Amino acid sequence: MKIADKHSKILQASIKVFAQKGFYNARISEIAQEANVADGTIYLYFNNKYDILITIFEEEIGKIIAKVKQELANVEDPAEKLYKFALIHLNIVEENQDLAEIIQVELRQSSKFIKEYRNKKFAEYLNIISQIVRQGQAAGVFRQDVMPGIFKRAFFGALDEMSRFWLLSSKKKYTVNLAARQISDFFLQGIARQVPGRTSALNDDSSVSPKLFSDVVTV
Amino acid sequence: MKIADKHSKILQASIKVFAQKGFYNARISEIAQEANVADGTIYLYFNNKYDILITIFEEEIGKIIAKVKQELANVEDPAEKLYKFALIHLNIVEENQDLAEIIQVELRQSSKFIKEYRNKKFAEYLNIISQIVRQGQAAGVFRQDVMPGIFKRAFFGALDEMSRFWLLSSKKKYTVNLAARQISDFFLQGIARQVPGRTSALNDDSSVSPKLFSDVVTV
DNA sequence: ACGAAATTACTGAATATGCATTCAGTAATT
DNA sequence: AATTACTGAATGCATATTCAGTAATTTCGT
Repeated sequence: MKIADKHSKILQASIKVFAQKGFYNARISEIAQEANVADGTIYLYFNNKYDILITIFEEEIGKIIAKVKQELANVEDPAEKLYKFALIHLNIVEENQDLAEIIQVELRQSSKFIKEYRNKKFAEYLNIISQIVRQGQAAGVFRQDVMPGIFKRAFFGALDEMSRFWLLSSKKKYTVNLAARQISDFFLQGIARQVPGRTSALNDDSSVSPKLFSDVVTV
Repeated sequence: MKIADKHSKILQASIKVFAQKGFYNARISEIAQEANVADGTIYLYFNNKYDILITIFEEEIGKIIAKVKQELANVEDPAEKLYKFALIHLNIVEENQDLAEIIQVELRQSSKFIKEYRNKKFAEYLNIISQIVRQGQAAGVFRQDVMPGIFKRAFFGALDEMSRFWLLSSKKKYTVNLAARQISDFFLQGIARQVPGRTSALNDDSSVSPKLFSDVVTV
C-alpha cells in the first residue's frame, strides 16, 4: 500500500468521524479503527489531532473554490451567475455533507490560528460573490446603491443557513434546484409584489425606506 | 450573598469564558476565578460543565425571542416589520456579543440533545420571519410564489452571517442600521436594477428564470 | 439580647479518569 | 541484511469532579 493511500484513508476516516462526533469528542482510536490502521500509524502521517483538522481544511477547501470558479467561468449574465453560484454551492454541500459539517461547525470554534486561516480562504470564496455584483453594477443591470461587501455576506449566509438546515434534517422538503432558484430570486427580484406601472410595492410607502443607504460609516 | 447572586455570577462568568475560549477549551477553574468563587462552588449550582452551557441557553434565548416579538408587536406593515426584525436582531447581537458567539458557535457542535433543543427554540425564532411573510402575502404586498420555509432561512442566514462578520472583526465597516437596511432591502426589492416601464431587469431575459418555482417536491 | 447548637454555604487540595501521544518491538519491503 | 512501515500497549498529563474540612448564617433556649 502506497503512502498516499494511508494518508488519504486517515483523512477520509477523520472527516467522517469529526463530522459525526465533533472534533473534541472524536477519538483518535475511532479514526484509526475507521481507517483500519493502528492508533500509532496516524502519528506517522500527522503531527497531532489538530493537524488532521487543518489538513482536511487545507486539502479540501481549495478544491471547492477552484471548482466553483471553473464552473462559473463560462457564465456571462450576472443574474444567471448568481443563480449558478447558489446552485453549485448547494450541490457541493449536498455531495460532501461530512466535509460541509466540519467546515460549518468544527472550524468555527477552533484556535485563533485556524480561525484566521479559515477566514482567509473564506474571504476568497465570498469575493467570488462580490465580483459578480460589481460586474452586474458595471453592466448596469444591478443597482448602484448595493454594497458588495454586505451583499456577499447576506447572499452566502442565506445559502449557508439553507444548507445547515439540510445537514440537520435528512429528509429534505425542497430540492437543491428549488432552493437555489428561490434564494437567488429573493436577492435579484425581492419578494415585494411588483405592481404594474410601478417599480415596486415598496416605493408606495415612503415611510418604509426614508433615506435609503444614507448612513454609511466607512467604505 | 443571596443564592441567585452566585448562580448568575457563575453564569455570566461562563458566558465570558466560553465565548473567549470555546466550550472545550474553557477550564472550570477559569470560570471559578472569573466568578470569584472556588472551583467546587460551581458544582453546588450546576451539575457539571455541560449543564452550565445548557442553562446559558435556556435562560437567555427565551429572553431574546420575547424581546423581538414584543418589539415587533406594534409594527403593522410587513415590509417594515421585516426591516425591524433585521434591526432588532443585529442590535441584540451587538449588545450581547459573548452570548451571540456561544449560540452561534458553541451550541452548534454539541451533543445531540442540546442540538435538538437549540433547534426547537431556533425554529420558534425563525417562524417569526415566516409569519411576517405569510402576513404580507395575505395582504397582497408580497409575492405569492415565495416559500416562507425557504425565505425564513435565507433571511435569517443573511443576518447571521453579517453578525458573525461583526463578531470576528472588531472594527466595523458598517453600522447596524445600514446593514439592516440593506439586507431587508435586498430581500424586499432585490438588487436587479428597476428599469422604468418594466417590472424588473430580470424579466428581460427569459433564459434566466425559465419556469420559476416549478420544481417543488413537497409542501 | 446573647451564646450555643444546628444548618447551610463555601473551599480547594486530592482523586480518578480519559485519552493523545510515544516508542520498543514486529512485520513488510527493498 | 538493511531499511522502511506499522503496531498497540504503556505513559503521562490535563482537568472535571469530589469531599473532608472550614466558615457563615440561622435557629432557639434562657
